[in-house]
Amino acid sequence: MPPLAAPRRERLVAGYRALGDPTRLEILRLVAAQEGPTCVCDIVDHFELSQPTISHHLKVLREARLLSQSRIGVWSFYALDPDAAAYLGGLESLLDGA
Amino acid sequence: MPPLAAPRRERLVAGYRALGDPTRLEILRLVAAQEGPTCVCDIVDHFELSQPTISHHLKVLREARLLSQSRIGVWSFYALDPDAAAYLGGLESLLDGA
DNA sequence: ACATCGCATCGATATCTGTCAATATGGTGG
DNA sequence: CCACCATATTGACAGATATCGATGCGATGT
Repeated sequence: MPPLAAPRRERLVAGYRALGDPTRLEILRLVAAQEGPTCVCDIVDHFELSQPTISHHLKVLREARLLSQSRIGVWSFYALDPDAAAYLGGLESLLDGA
Repeated sequence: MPPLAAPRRERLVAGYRALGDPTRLEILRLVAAQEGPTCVCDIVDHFELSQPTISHHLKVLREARLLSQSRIGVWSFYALDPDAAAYLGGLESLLDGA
């Protein structure tokens, strides 16, 4: 059983680490539940946390490649990265040695 | 879109947080690759880390219910919790609103 | 009984993380 | 241009985490 290659291991660890926070898990569910990209202002409104804190969590999710960002004018929008769920969701196969 | 119920959210967060560490991810893969339960001594041998550090990581994985523990005499064995992979692996359905 | 072995726990420490207030950045409207 | 608005970044700080050495504690062998 060879150890995981470094790039794959790092992406997995970053992804799971990003999911391992209740606020970020809810942000992800909120974004995933929308039809299209979600405005940051709407995300901020859904939590009791300050705007900088939400911005920090969005950065973590972005850098873990769970969310992608786009901008229109002053507004910033986030959407679920389409590969992310499949990449992290395949836990069974990962543990079965792939 | 109602927020996740607290018990489920906490279990998910604990599980993903436990996976979000390179050492623990490799421990999990190592244990999952064995036919039966894995002795702690074998796990310790696979890493450059001290025995207390491995013991700490095993405790985290145990408390996240990713690993289960059993004992035979002096030895302690760990095995993959059968539900764990399915519970955490269903990311797509979680984000699709279940 | 005693020494030893396997593992868990404790105590200490350096680093990381979540949070907020303050500030910066950059687009918009008067 | 200037005030304003939506986000992002910075700085600070309390609390969590990873790590190790030392210690504790059953079980085993002599």
